[in-house]
Amino acid sequence: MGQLTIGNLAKHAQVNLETIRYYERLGLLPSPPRTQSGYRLFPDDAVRRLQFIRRAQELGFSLKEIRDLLGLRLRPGTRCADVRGRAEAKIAEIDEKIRSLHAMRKALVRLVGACSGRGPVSDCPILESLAREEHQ
Amino acid sequence: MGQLTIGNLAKHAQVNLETIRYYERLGLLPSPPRTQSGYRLFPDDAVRRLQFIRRAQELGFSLKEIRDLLGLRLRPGTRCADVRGRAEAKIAEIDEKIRSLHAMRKALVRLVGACSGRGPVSDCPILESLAREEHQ
DNA sequence: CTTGACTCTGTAGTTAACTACGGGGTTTAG
DNA sequence: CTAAACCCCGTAGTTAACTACAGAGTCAAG
Repeated sequence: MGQLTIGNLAKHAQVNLETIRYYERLGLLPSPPRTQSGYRLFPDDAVRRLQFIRRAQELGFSLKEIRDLLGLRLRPGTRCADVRGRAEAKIAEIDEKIRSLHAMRKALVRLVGACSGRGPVSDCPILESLAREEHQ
Repeated sequence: MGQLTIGNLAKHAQVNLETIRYYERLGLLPSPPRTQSGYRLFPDDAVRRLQFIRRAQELGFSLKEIRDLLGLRLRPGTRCADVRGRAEAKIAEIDEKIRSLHAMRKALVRLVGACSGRGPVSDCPILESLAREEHQ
Protein backbone atom coordinates (compact mmCIF):
# COMPACT_ATOMS: atom_id res chain seq x y z
CA MET A 1 0.00 0.00 0.00
CA GLY A 2 1.07 3.57 -0.42
CA GLN A 3 1.47 4.07 -4.14
CA LEU A 4 -1.39 4.20 -6.60
CA THR A 5 -1.29 4.76 -10.32
CA ILE A 6 -4.04 6.99 -11.58
CA GLY A 7 -5.98 4.02 -12.92
CA ASN A 8 -5.89 2.19 -9.61
CA LEU A 9 -6.86 5.32 -7.73
CA ALA A 10 -9.80 5.73 -10.08
CA LYS A 11 -10.90 2.17 -9.38
CA HIS A 12 -10.55 2.41 -5.63
CA ALA A 13 -12.32 5.76 -5.35
CA GLN A 14 -14.94 4.89 -7.95
CA VAL A 15 -14.38 7.97 -10.05
CA ASN A 16 -13.51 8.42 -13.68
CA LEU A 17 -9.81 8.60 -14.38
CA GLU A 18 -10.15 11.84 -16.27
CA THR A 19 -11.93 13.37 -13.33
CA ILE A 20 -8.82 12.84 -11.24
CA ARG A 21 -6.67 14.78 -13.68
CA TYR A 22 -9.35 17.43 -13.80
CA TYR A 23 -9.34 17.77 -10.02
CA GLU A 24 -5.58 18.00 -10.03
CA ARG A 25 -5.73 20.87 -12.51
CA LEU A 26 -8.27 22.65 -10.31
CA GLY A 27 -6.10 22.23 -7.25
CA LEU A 28 -8.43 19.85 -5.45
CA LEU A 29 -5.79 17.17 -5.38
CA PRO A 30 -2.17 18.10 -4.79
CA SER A 31 0.03 17.22 -7.74
CA PRO A 32 1.46 13.83 -6.88
CA PRO A 33 5.05 12.81 -7.41
CA ARG A 34 5.87 11.20 -10.74
CA THR A 35 7.96 8.27 -11.83
CA GLN A 36 10.95 9.05 -14.01
CA SER A 37 8.76 8.36 -17.01
CA GLY A 38 6.13 10.83 -15.89
CA TYR A 39 3.49 8.54 -14.40
CA ARG A 40 1.62 9.91 -11.38
CA LEU A 41 2.00 8.00 -8.13
CA PHE A 42 -0.65 8.92 -5.60
CA PRO A 43 -0.39 8.29 -1.87
CA ASP A 44 -3.18 5.96 -0.85
CA ASP A 45 -5.00 8.56 1.21
CA ALA A 46 -5.88 10.22 -2.09
CA VAL A 47 -8.78 7.77 -2.07
CA ARG A 48 -10.23 9.38 1.03
CA ARG A 49 -9.68 12.80 -0.38
CA LEU A 50 -11.64 11.91 -3.50
CA GLN A 51 -14.43 10.46 -1.41
CA PHE A 52 -14.53 13.63 0.62
CA ILE A 53 -14.86 15.67 -2.54
CA ARG A 54 -17.70 13.55 -3.86
CA ARG A 55 -19.54 13.61 -0.57
CA ALA A 56 -19.16 17.34 -0.20
CA GLN A 57 -20.59 17.77 -3.67
CA GLU A 58 -23.64 15.78 -2.69
CA LEU A 59 -24.07 18.22 0.16
CA GLY A 60 -24.27 21.11 -2.25
CA PHE A 61 -20.75 22.48 -2.14
CA SER A 62 -19.12 23.60 -5.38
CA LEU A 63 -15.65 22.45 -6.31
CA LYS A 64 -14.35 25.92 -5.50
CA GLU A 65 -15.87 25.77 -2.04
CA ILE A 66 -14.49 22.30 -1.54
CA ARG A 67 -11.04 23.46 -2.51
CA ASP A 68 -11.32 26.16 0.14
CA LEU A 69 -12.53 23.65 2.70
CA LEU A 70 -9.62 21.36 1.95
CA GLY A 71 -7.25 24.28 2.27
CA LEU A 72 -8.45 25.06 5.79
CA ARG A 73 -5.65 23.88 7.99
CA LEU A 74 -3.17 25.23 10.45
CA ARG A 75 0.21 25.41 8.89
CA PRO A 76 2.98 27.59 10.17
CA GLY A 77 2.55 30.60 7.97
CA THR A 78 -1.22 30.79 7.84
CA ARG A 79 -2.84 33.41 9.96
CA CYS A 80 -4.77 31.68 12.70
CA ALA A 81 -7.54 34.27 12.93
CA ASP A 82 -8.14 33.94 9.21
CA VAL A 83 -8.44 30.18 9.26
CA ARG A 84 -10.63 30.45 12.31
CA GLY A 85 -12.89 32.99 10.65
CA ARG A 86 -13.36 30.99 7.51
CA ALA A 87 -13.96 27.81 9.47
CA GLU A 88 -16.58 29.53 11.60
CA ALA A 89 -18.33 30.86 8.52
CA LYS A 90 -18.40 27.37 7.07
CA ILE A 91 -19.79 26.01 10.34
CA ALA A 92 -22.62 28.52 10.20
CA GLU A 93 -23.35 27.55 6.63
CA ILE A 94 -23.38 23.87 7.58
CA ASP A 95 -25.74 24.55 10.49
CA GLU A 96 -28.06 26.27 8.07
CA LYS A 97 -28.01 23.26 5.77
CA ILE A 98 -28.66 20.93 8.67
CA ARG A 99 -31.63 23.04 9.73
CA SER A 100 -33.06 22.98 6.24
CA LEU A 101 -32.62 19.24 5.98
CA HIS A 102 -34.42 18.80 9.26
CA ALA A 103 -37.32 20.88 8.01
CA MET A 104 -37.46 18.84 4.84
CA ARG A 105 -37.26 15.63 6.82
CA LYS A 106 -40.07 16.71 9.07
CA ALA A 107 -42.32 17.42 6.12
CA LEU A 108 -41.59 14.00 4.66
CA VAL A 109 -42.22 12.26 7.95
CA ARG A 110 -45.51 14.07 8.18
CA LEU A 111 -46.34 12.88 4.68
CA VAL A 112 -45.55 9.26 5.56
CA GLY A 113 -47.64 9.57 8.70
CA ALA A 114 -50.59 10.98 6.83
CA CYS A 115 -50.19 8.14 4.40
CA SER A 116 -50.47 5.28 6.85
CA GLY A 117 -53.08 7.13 8.90
CA ARG A 118 -55.07 8.08 5.82
CA GLY A 119 -55.56 11.39 7.59
CA PRO A 120 -57.26 14.21 5.76
CA VAL A 121 -54.00 16.18 5.97
CA SER A 122 -51.52 16.96 3.25
CA ASP A 123 -53.17 16.78 -0.06
CA CYS A 124 -51.51 19.95 -1.18
CA PRO A 125 -47.96 21.27 -1.07
CA ILE A 126 -46.11 19.31 1.55
CA LEU A 127 -42.63 20.49 1.02
CA GLU A 128 -43.38 24.15 0.78
CA SER A 129 -42.54 24.10 4.48
CA LEU A 130 -38.95 24.64 3.52
CA ALA A 131 -38.86 28.34 2.73
CA ARG A 132 -35.63 30.19 3.01
CA GLU A 133 -35.64 31.43 6.56
CA GLU A 134 -34.30 34.88 5.77
CA HIS A 135 -30.97 33.47 4.80
CA GLN A 136 -28.69 36.52 5.11
CA MET B 1 -51.74 39.49 -3.00
CA GLY B 2 -52.75 36.50 -5.06
CA GLN B 3 -51.63 37.28 -8.58
CA LEU B 4 -48.08 37.80 -9.72
CA THR B 5 -46.76 38.52 -13.16
CA ILE B 6 -43.61 36.68 -14.01
CA GLY B 7 -41.53 39.80 -13.45
CA ASN B 8 -42.94 40.39 -9.99
CA LEU B 9 -42.51 36.77 -9.06
CA ALA B 10 -38.90 36.97 -10.18
CA LYS B 11 -38.36 40.03 -7.98
CA HIS B 12 -40.03 38.54 -4.92
CA ALA B 13 -38.29 35.21 -5.15
CA GLN B 14 -34.96 36.72 -6.18
CA VAL B 15 -34.50 34.60 -9.23
CA ASN B 16 -33.96 35.45 -12.85
CA LEU B 17 -37.13 35.76 -14.87
CA GLU B 18 -35.88 33.35 -17.50
CA THR B 19 -35.23 30.79 -14.80
CA ILE B 20 -38.90 30.78 -13.96
CA ARG B 21 -39.88 29.94 -17.51
CA TYR B 22 -37.17 27.30 -17.52
CA TYR B 23 -38.54 25.71 -14.35
CA GLU B 24 -42.00 25.74 -15.80
CA ARG B 25 -40.76 23.89 -18.90
CA LEU B 26 -39.10 21.31 -16.65
CA GLY B 27 -42.26 20.82 -14.64
CA LEU B 28 -40.91 22.28 -11.41
CA LEU B 29 -43.58 24.96 -11.42
CA PRO B 30 -47.08 24.11 -12.56
CA SER B 31 -48.09 26.07 -15.63
CA PRO B 32 -49.96 29.06 -14.26
CA PRO B 33 -53.18 30.44 -15.71
CA ARG B 34 -52.81 33.14 -18.34
CA THR B 35 -54.53 36.40 -19.04
CA GLN B 36 -56.48 36.65 -22.28
CA SER B 37 -53.37 38.17 -23.84
CA GLY B 38 -51.22 35.27 -22.75
CA TYR B 39 -49.45 36.71 -19.72
CA ARG B 40 -48.74 34.26 -16.90
CA LEU B 41 -50.40 34.98 -13.57
CA PHE B 42 -48.80 33.09 -10.72
CA PRO B 43 -50.45 32.43 -7.37
CA ASP B 44 -48.38 34.10 -4.68
CA ASP B 45 -47.28 30.83 -3.12
CA ALA B 46 -45.14 30.34 -6.20
CA VAL B 47 -42.64 32.46 -4.30
CA ARG B 48 -42.30 29.80 -1.61
CA ARG B 49 -42.06 27.11 -4.20
CA LEU B 50 -39.17 28.87 -5.89
CA GLN B 51 -37.44 29.35 -2.57
CA PHE B 52 -37.90 25.69 -1.83
CA ILE B 53 -36.29 24.80 -5.13
CA ARG B 54 -33.31 27.06 -4.51
CA ARG B 55 -32.82 25.77 -1.01
CA ALA B 56 -33.05 22.17 -2.08
CA GLN B 57 -30.43 22.84 -4.71
CA GLU B 58 -28.09 24.18 -2.06
CA LEU B 59 -28.58 20.89 -0.27
CA GLY B 60 -27.31 18.97 -3.26
CA PHE B 61 -30.54 17.89 -4.91
CA SER B 62 -30.77 18.03 -8.69
CA LEU B 63 -33.74 19.64 -10.39
CA LYS B 64 -34.99 16.21 -11.34
CA GLU B 65 -34.87 15.08 -7.72
CA ILE B 66 -36.57 18.27 -6.63
CA ARG B 67 -39.33 17.73 -9.13
CA ASP B 68 -39.88 14.30 -7.63
CA LEU B 69 -39.86 15.73 -4.12
CA LEU B 70 -42.44 18.31 -5.07
CA GLY B 71 -44.56 15.63 -6.66
CA LEU B 72 -44.68 13.62 -3.43
CA ARG B 73 -48.18 14.17 -2.19
CA LEU B 74 -51.30 12.27 -1.43
CA ARG B 75 -53.85 12.82 -4.10
CA PRO B 76 -56.72 10.55 -4.75
CA GLY B 77 -55.29 8.41 -7.51
CA THR B 78 -51.75 8.03 -6.30
CA ARG B 79 -50.88 4.76 -4.71
CA CYS B 80 -50.22 5.32 -1.05
CA ALA B 81 -47.55 2.65 -0.69
CA ASP B 82 -45.64 4.16 -3.57
CA VAL B 83 -45.65 7.66 -2.14
CA ARG B 84 -44.72 6.24 1.21
CA GLY B 85 -41.84 4.26 -0.24
CA ARG B 86 -40.40 7.17 -2.11
CA ALA B 87 -40.75 9.45 0.88
CA GLU B 88 -39.00 6.97 3.11
CA ALA B 89 -36.16 6.61 0.65
CA LYS B 90 -35.79 10.37 0.59
CA ILE B 91 -35.79 10.48 4.38
CA ALA B 92 -32.96 7.96 4.47
CA GLU B 93 -31.03 10.03 1.98
CA ILE B 94 -31.59 13.15 4.03
CA ASP B 95 -30.43 11.39 7.19
CA GLU B 96 -27.28 10.42 5.38
CA LYS B 97 -26.67 14.03 4.38
CA ILE B 98 -27.28 15.21 7.92
CA ARG B 99 -24.79 12.66 9.23
CA SER B 100 -22.19 13.80 6.75
CA LEU B 101 -22.74 17.43 7.61
CA HIS B 102 -22.32 16.64 11.28
CA ALA B 103 -19.02 14.89 10.56
CA MET B 104 -17.86 17.88 8.56
CA ARG B 105 -18.98 20.23 11.27
CA LYS B 106 -17.14 18.28 13.91
CA ALA B 107 -13.92 18.46 11.95
CA LEU B 108 -14.29 22.22 11.55
CA VAL B 109 -15.04 22.72 15.22
CA ARG B 110 -11.95 20.73 16.04
CA LEU B 111 -9.97 22.97 13.71
CA VAL B 112 -11.27 26.12 15.36
CA GLY B 113 -10.48 24.63 18.76
CA ALA B 114 -6.96 23.75 17.79
CA CYS B 115 -6.62 27.27 16.48
CA SER B 116 -7.48 29.12 19.65
CA GLY B 117 -5.72 26.53 21.79
CA ARG B 118 -2.63 26.56 19.62
CA GLY B 119 -2.57 22.81 20.21
CA PRO B 120 -0.16 20.66 18.24
CA VAL B 121 -3.13 18.97 16.60
CA SER B 122 -4.41 19.29 13.09
CA ASP B 123 -1.64 20.44 10.86
CA CYS B 124 -2.56 17.95 8.22
CA PRO B 125 -5.81 16.96 6.53
CA ILE B 126 -8.64 17.95 8.77
CA LEU B 127 -11.57 17.24 6.59
CA GLU B 128 -10.51 13.83 5.42
CA SER B 129 -12.68 12.70 8.34
CA LEU B 130 -15.60 12.77 5.99
CA ALA B 131 -15.11 9.61 4.02
CA ARG B 132 -18.08 7.96 2.44
CA GLU B 133 -19.27 5.59 5.15
CA GLU B 134 -20.00 2.70 2.81
CA HIS B 135 -22.82 4.56 1.21
CA GLN B 136 -24.97 1.74 -0.20
C1' DC C 1 10.54 -8.39 -28.46
C1' DT C 2 6.05 -7.74 -29.42
C1' DT C 3 1.36 -6.92 -28.08
C1' DG C 4 -2.07 -5.27 -25.02
C1' DA C 5 -2.99 -2.50 -21.14
C1' DC C 6 -1.52 1.71 -19.04
C1' DT C 7 -0.14 6.40 -18.99
C1' DC C 8 0.91 11.11 -20.81
C1' DT C 9 -0.77 15.90 -22.77
C1' DG C 10 -3.81 18.84 -24.99
C1' DT C 11 -8.08 19.65 -26.92
C1' DA C 12 -12.77 18.88 -27.88
C1' DG C 13 -17.41 17.22 -26.70
C1' DT C 14 -21.31 16.63 -23.21
C1' DT C 15 -24.84 17.50 -19.60
C1' DA C 16 -27.25 20.24 -16.26
C1' DA C 17 -28.70 24.48 -15.15
C1' DC C 18 -29.17 28.50 -16.31
C1' DT C 19 -29.07 33.25 -18.95
C1' DA C 20 -29.41 36.21 -22.92
C1' DC C 21 -31.30 37.80 -27.19
C1' DG C 22 -34.26 38.94 -31.07
C1' DG C 23 -38.45 40.07 -32.93
C1' DG C 24 -42.65 40.70 -31.81
C1' DG C 25 -47.30 41.91 -28.96
C1' DT C 26 -49.37 44.34 -24.45
C1' DT C 27 -49.95 47.57 -20.58
C1' DT C 28 -49.69 51.71 -18.40
C1' DA C 29 -48.01 56.32 -16.96
C1' DG C 30 -47.97 60.85 -18.51
C1' DC D 1 -52.08 58.16 -27.85
C1' DT D 2 -47.44 57.20 -27.47
C1' DA D 3 -43.16 55.74 -25.27
C1' DA D 4 -41.27 53.02 -21.62
C1' DA D 5 -41.70 48.96 -19.39
C1' DC D 6 -43.66 44.40 -19.54
C1' DC D 7 -44.56 40.04 -21.54
C1' DC D 8 -44.55 36.23 -25.25
C1' DC D 9 -41.85 32.37 -27.74
C1' DG D 10 -37.98 30.16 -29.72
C1' DT D 11 -33.36 29.72 -30.01
C1' DA D 12 -28.71 30.43 -28.90
C1' DG D 13 -24.96 31.28 -25.66
C1' DT D 14 -22.64 30.43 -20.99
C1' DT D 15 -20.67 28.14 -16.87
C1' DA D 16 -19.47 24.29 -14.00
C1' DA D 17 -18.26 19.86 -13.93
C1' DC D 18 -17.16 16.44 -16.11
C1' DT D 19 -15.92 12.90 -20.02
C1' DA D 20 -13.94 11.45 -24.34
C1' DC D 21 -10.53 11.28 -27.82
C1' DA D 22 -6.22 11.44 -30.48
C1' DG D 23 -1.63 10.63 -30.90
C1' DA D 24 2.34 9.27 -28.60
C1' DG D 25 5.25 7.08 -24.89
C1' DT D 26 5.75 3.12 -21.14
C1' DC D 27 5.31 -1.29 -18.81
C1' DA D 28 4.64 -6.21 -18.16
C1' DA D 29 3.27 -10.87 -19.70
C1' DG D 30 4.29 -14.49 -22.68
